[in-house]
Amino acid sequence: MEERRAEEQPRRRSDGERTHAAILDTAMRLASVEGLGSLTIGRLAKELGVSKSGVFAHFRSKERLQLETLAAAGEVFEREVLEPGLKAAPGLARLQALCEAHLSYIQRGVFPGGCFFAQVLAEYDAVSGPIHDEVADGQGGWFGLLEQEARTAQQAGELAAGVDPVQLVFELAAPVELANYLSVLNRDPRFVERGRRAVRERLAQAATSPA
Amino acid sequence: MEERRAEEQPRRRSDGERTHAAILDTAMRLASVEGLGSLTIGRLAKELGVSKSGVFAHFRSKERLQLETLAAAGEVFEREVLEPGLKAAPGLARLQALCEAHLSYIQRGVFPGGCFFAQVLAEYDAVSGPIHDEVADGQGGWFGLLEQEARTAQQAGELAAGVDPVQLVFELAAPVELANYLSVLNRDPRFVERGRRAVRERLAQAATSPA
DNA sequence: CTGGTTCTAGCACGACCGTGCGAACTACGA
DNA sequence: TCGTAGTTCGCACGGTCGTGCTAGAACCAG
Repeated sequence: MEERRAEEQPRRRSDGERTHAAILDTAMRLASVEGLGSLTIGRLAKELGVSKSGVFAHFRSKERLQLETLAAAGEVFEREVLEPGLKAAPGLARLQALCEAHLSYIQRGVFPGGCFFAQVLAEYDAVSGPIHDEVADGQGGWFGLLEQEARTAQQAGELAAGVDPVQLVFELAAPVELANYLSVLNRDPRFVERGRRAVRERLAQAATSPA
Repeated sequence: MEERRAEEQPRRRSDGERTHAAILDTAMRLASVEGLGSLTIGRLAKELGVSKSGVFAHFRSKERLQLETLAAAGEVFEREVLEPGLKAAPGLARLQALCEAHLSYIQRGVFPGGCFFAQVLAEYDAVSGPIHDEVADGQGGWFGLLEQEARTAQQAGELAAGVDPVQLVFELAAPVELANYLSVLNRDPRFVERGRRAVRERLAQAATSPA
């Protein structure tokens, strides 16, 4: 069972690995719309045109399927939000770029049900268990990253000294979150634009030398 | 079957009506935690110590149970948020009071899973059907009310002329929404306080003569 | 006491759930 | 060529789901 592969190269993927990835891909799409709790092995099997056992064998329990789906969505978030956002220079520019990357990822419809984590967060915020904990960790990490950039910006004199970085991040994340929910609910991307405007103005207000 | 009651007075409730209300009460609590889709007739029956048929007979379909639960939660929202908020004078005071009533209702834990509508909104934002439509209506009505107060405030000169009422409401509702999700996720009421602070500062900034 | 309405329980149904097991098929190293 | 490991399938299980039907209990009007 332990990893006995010496070579981590782009190595040819076996059939099993390709199927595994395909299952997770479908699972992410489904869960972003209907929730991680509504994920069903039979449903996934039908969607993929394979047998229920064929799906089940890859995870050996429903909970593992859910956890792996969550992890796979985390990788998408890293690729679609973190990676582009982190290209900006540390400090204010990066803080803004991360918010914009988040908004763009919502607007592009990377997941058909909007931000995967917003969906799962709302679903599991009041339900304790490993999924709740994983989501809380991810959320904490994301906010922590933003806060760190805010502090960097403040130390660089890009943000006014009186600004509380934690509160600022809260106030930046709030319109992004709401933009996600409302744009999906009303199938109207203009809500993303409202979120973008709110972020821009909040940052301008917190910045020194408000242009 | 048609309503043949002449007297709509506080009339003594029959056993059936009391049971009906008790079911909806439990359903609201359950759904605020686990979601409206996870509501289960058998689960409700167990929770209430009655038979499955005893629950089912009151609604005759699961969808009606869900819709009635949603309506019952709407009444709670009216009683716990709208009613106290509307006591304030129209305009800026009422806008602020409505936000504060919303925050207070979250903080008091009126529903064990946080704001019922935040939960159901996230659950059904991407799923079309009558529940989605009902939730979208309710959300639109709530924002509409806030926007109306914002316009009243602006006409009364309480808000700066340059403020866009729709955008302002978006920026007020966002921290409230995020406060709900994060306070439940982290079981930490300090997030409600962050939301309160965000609302207060945003209103102060939009108001004329910023004290 | 009687008869009707209202409410709840019991039971059965088909469907789908998560999970386990063994058989078939595939691919590849010896 | 054979054997072994990896992958998928068919099938079965106990359980819960939503939904009907029927019988009885509780209540109330006459």
